[in-house]
Amino acid sequence: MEYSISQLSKEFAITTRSIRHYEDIGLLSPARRGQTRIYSPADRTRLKLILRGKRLGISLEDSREIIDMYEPGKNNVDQLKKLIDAIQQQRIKLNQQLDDITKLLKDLNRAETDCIEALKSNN
Amino acid sequence: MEYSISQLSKEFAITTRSIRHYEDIGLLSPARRGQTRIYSPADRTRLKLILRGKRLGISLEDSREIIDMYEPGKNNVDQLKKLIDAIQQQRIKLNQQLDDITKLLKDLNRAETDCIEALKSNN
DNA sequence: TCTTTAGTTTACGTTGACGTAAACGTAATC
DNA sequence: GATTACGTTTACGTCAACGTAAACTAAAGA
Repeated sequence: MEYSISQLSKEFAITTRSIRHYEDIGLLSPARRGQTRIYSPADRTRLKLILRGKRLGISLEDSREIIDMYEPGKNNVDQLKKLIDAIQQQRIKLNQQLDDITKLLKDLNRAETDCIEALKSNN
Repeated sequence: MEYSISQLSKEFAITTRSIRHYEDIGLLSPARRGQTRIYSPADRTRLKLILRGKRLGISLEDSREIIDMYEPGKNNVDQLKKLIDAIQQQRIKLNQQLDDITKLLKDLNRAETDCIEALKSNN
């Protein structure tokens, strides 16, 4: 299975410019048929991870780090320890986000019931 | 109770420039004593909400919308209905983020155990 | 053969969210 | 009375993440 750049852009509702940009900064490196980019399922997965990161407000630079975590491959001990540390940092940030989200959801619920109340009294 | 700009900048570990920037774009409007800005507890709360939004990757512009949701005040029916719709949109986005986070946390757990395994076999 | 329809590179432009420097006011402290 | 600490405005600079032409190629269909 392989994908063209426009296929991916449609699937994820982003521009081809964005996809090429991710390649420019080294987040993707698709194969080529002549000049044309050919994306593998692995490339597509990387793109999905990038976009998931974006939804969480993670910068492309940080996304690269995180994605690279998934392929430790042939690292030495120091590298691995740094990785574990980076993972811990991410976990802290994500837990903070979880907390923020639950609070925001509560606020939204309150705001909504307030709205509904206001609507009722307007009738 | 009131706060100076530097007090708030220290409490939230941001620059005074940022706080003034939030004012520039109309997210804050503190009182003044002469030229000097005086922040009320309500102002401080708004700032907290802005920063919470930032941690969730919400733009300052969108934050303004969300924060304004909390003070429906004297809205008419159309406004309220628009508000409820906006709240629903936000809820959808937040639930998406929740999903993203749980997935990312799982990935991180996997990556970490992989690291630990790699460390073990290196001994 | 001519024209769409994707694809490409190069490169300047834009937007959001501040950084940073200059130039200044005011109040306390040494 | 000079320095230090904290505040102010104005304004240009910066960085990430693309947007937006322009100018071109290559394949596919009318």
